[in-house]
Amino acid sequence: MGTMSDDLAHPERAEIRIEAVLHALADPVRLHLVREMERIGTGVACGAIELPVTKSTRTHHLRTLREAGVIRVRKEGTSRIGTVRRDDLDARYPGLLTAILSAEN
Amino acid sequence: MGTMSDDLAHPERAEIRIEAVLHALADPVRLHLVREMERIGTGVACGAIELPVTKSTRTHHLRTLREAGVIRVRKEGTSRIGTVRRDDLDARYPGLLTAILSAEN
DNA sequence: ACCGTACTACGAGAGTCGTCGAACTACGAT
DNA sequence: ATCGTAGTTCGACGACTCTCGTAGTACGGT
Repeated sequence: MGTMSDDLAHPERAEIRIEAVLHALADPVRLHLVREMERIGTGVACGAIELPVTKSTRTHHLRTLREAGVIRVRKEGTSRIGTVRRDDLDARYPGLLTAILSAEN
Repeated sequence: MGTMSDDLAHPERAEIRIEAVLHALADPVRLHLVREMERIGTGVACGAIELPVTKSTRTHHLRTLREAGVIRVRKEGTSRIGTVRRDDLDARYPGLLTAILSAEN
C-alpha cells in the first residue's frame, strides 16, 4: 500500500503561465527532452531518451515540464509516457513552440 | 578618471543563444520591461519605465537582457536608451518574440 | 566649482535551482 | 515469492539569482 496519488497533476490549458513555460524551456536538458519528444512523436517512454543526468534529476526535469504545462505524462506499467502538449500551447501561445523547437543553435 | 569601457557589450546576432533568451524573458520584471519597450517603440529611456524594484536591480535586469541579446542599449548623456532587437530576434527565431509579447496573462 | 540626476559596481542576504546518492514504491517476469 | 527494472522521494550540496543598500562614476545645469 502506501499513499500514492495515482494520477499526475497537470495544469489546465487556461492555467498555463508564460513565465513557467519559458523557464521550463530555458534549461538545456529540458529543451533537449522536449525536442526529442517532439521528434519521435506519439508518446515516448521518458526513460528512453538519453540524458547526461541521473534518474532522480530526470524525474525533477520531467516534473518541471509537466507542472509548467509543456508536456503531459501518463503511467503505463512501470514506465511514464510523455507527450508535448502542442495543442494547448499552440492555442495559448501561437507560434511559440514552433519558434523554440526549430531554433537551430 | 577611472577605467570605463565606453561602449556596452552586445552579442552578435549569430551569437544569440535560445536558452539565454528564454531565461531572460522568463523573469516577470524583465518581461514587463521588454513589453513596455516594444509598446512605446522607438528608443525608450530605460529609467522611465516604472518598475517595482530599485535602481541597482533595474541595472541588473537590463544587463541580463542586453547580454542575452534581447535588447540593445546605447548611451545618451547620462541616460540609457533601450530598444528591443526585433530584427535580430525575428531573423534568428521567427515568431518567438511575437508569440511571447502577445501572450496575455 | 558645485550640486543634482542617471546610472554602474560591489558586496551581502535570502531564496531558488540543478545535481547527486540512498532509500523507497510499483510493476512485471521467472 | 523473488528478483530486476522503472520511477519517485528525500535530504544535501554548490551554484546561481533576485534583491537591496552603499559607494562610486559620469554628465549636465546653475
